[in-house]
Amino acid sequence: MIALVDCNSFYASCEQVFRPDLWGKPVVVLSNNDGCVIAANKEAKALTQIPMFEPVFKIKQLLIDHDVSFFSSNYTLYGEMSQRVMNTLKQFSPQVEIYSIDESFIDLANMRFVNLDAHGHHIKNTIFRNTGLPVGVGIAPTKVLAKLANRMSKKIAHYKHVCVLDTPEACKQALKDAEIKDVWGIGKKHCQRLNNRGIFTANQFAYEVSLEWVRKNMTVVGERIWRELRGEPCLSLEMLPKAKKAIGTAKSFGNKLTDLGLIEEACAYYISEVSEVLRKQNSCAQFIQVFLQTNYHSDRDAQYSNSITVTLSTATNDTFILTLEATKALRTIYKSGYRYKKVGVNLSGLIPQEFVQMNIFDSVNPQERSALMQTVDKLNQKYGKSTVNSGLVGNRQEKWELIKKDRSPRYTTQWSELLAIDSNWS
DNA sequence: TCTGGGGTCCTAGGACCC
DNA sequence: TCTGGGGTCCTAGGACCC
Repeated sequence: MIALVDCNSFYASCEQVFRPDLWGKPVVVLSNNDGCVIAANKEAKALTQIPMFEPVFKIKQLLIDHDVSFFSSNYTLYGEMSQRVMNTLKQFSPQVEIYSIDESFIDLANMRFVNLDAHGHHIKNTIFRNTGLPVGVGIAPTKVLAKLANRMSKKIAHYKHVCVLDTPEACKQALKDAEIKDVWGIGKKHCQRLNNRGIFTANQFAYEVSLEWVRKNMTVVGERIWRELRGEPCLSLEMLPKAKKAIGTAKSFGNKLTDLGLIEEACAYYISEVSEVLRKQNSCAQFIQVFLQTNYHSDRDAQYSNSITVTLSTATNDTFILTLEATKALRTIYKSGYRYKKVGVNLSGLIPQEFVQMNIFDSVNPQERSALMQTVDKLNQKYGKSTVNSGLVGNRQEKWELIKKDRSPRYTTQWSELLAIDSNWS
């Protein structure tokens, strides 16, 4: 059996943990740039029927009318809270797959004589005691069924956030009750295609659609879902996080930009961020992609977007080399006269640092540069992000940085911020 | 005026090799 | 007139996830 443990409205719950005054009240968390709603707790969902990903400007009044508290996203806080949850989970099984920031699969094999329902409640209660975060637990023979069980644990009140599907009958009933769109791995497109064929429930999908059709129309990915719904495990637990194959970042500017200089500074900053991640996994990148775009939602602005990929003569994770290359690339695609909304960088062709093929024409000493980067990383870790950075990043961040007007303090990592808000602690 | 960001996996088709 | 067979690698595009 496999358990899926998933935090309820994770980002909103993280905000509430440190704000007892908001317990039981509606809370939503906004995306980067405060653009749209990305998390809402159950009180907020119930009160306002806020659809997720709704642009904030469309529902601002609704939020105010219902006295909904809203927060800019605070990923430093959510990342730290996530670690606390995952550490607690590791007490329950050595086999934990951290699937995302707020959910994990855990292996419950060899627990034949344990009451799984009681065990699920024990997990749920321990996490709440240790972190203050509410979770749902779904237990079933396959990952796809565990996902379904988890969903039911939250939706159907009498489960009290723990749902176990441990008999063929229980699985069958769950499939009959589940809409096809609620199955993990079935997105909008496949859902529409299945609906068109008269398939509306998970049970119909698993028992009325032929494997041939699934294979032909939904590839092997669909086949795995189909089999897993029938109780045949196809997806194993991935305990070791895989090295990333690409690392990128792209964020909207706080305000639209026309000036190449400012865009270059934002681009240089993003490069410093992604190359730090690259060094953390001891990889080097062979390719850099840079892209630039205007606001495609606007029908007033002239539209332009472009991207370019450059191949490096030697794979590297050196911030300074990557920044120079990215800047050069950016200059080739930039065209004046447009109001740009976003610049992005993507490092790919990632290879382990020790496999890098040196280039006979390279002028930098790789050992010296690697030592330099290690020092930069250490300084930034000790004294805060971007304490030391390339001069190309400049010092005009407020001109392009994204907007996070309503970010909560970094309660768990920044003591100074915590002290500053002691008024919340009555 | 204001609309997120970071990923993965799979397939088909083209280019190329011997 | 008749024009093979077995591969690999790369890319773009589609679909999905949180």
